[in-house]
Amino acid sequence: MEQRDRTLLEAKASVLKALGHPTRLWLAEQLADGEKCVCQLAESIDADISTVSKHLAILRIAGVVSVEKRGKQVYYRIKVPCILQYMPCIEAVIRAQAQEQIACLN
Amino acid sequence: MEQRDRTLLEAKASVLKALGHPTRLWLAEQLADGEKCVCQLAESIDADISTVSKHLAILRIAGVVSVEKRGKQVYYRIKVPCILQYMPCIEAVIRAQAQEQIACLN
DNA sequence: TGCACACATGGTAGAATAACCATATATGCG
DNA sequence: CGCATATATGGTTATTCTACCATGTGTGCA
Repeated sequence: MEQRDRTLLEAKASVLKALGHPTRLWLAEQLADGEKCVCQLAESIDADISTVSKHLAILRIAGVVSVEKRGKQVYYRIKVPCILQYMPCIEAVIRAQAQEQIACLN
Repeated sequence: MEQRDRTLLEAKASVLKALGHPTRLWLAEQLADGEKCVCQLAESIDADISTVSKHLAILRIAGVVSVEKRGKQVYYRIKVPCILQYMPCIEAVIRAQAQEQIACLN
């Protein structure tokens, strides 16, 4: 494989990896309908604010979200909204897997 | 968050996580145009066959690929093809990120 | 039956991850 | 200025991941 392809591959994997954590996926989904500040995100989740902040940093570095500081708050938003359109397909994968496991029991 | 939602969230994250590794993403892409056996996949990559086999097992457990044994070979194929349709969007994330980083240098 | 091939699985060491706590930084208000 | 609020960052520890090697299992052929 060429270096160029390998670099692109790693970049794509890192985006998927960033979304491949329950908390980060939840954060991304929370931002689906508009920007939110860290405090809004943190209050509805049972985790330390520093943990939420670090997860958001990972999403930011991966390019999934963008940041804007306004006053005391830092607002995050989805940068490329199409990634959320991916979820129905992901759910289809889960359904297919569940059906297969049920079939194994018969 | 309800338990049901949390379970679904974790399931979705695990699918994305499975794809969030360069080797596994490459394997999935190799299967885009039809099934391949482990030997075909392993010969074009610089990794131990056991490593490839374990990555394929992770993809299988996540529900991304399905398996069929025929003779001595084991053939893998993409189970829910839509998962590969989102790569252009993932690439868009990468481009947006790259452009932003260039802009930071100005 | 025995051997070679194709995979899978167990074991292990090193790297990466993730959660928390503590602390630093920046902002607005009194 | 001094203080409270909002985030980010550094440190630490436990867990998880990943790659390799070694070995086990199943299949077809001589």
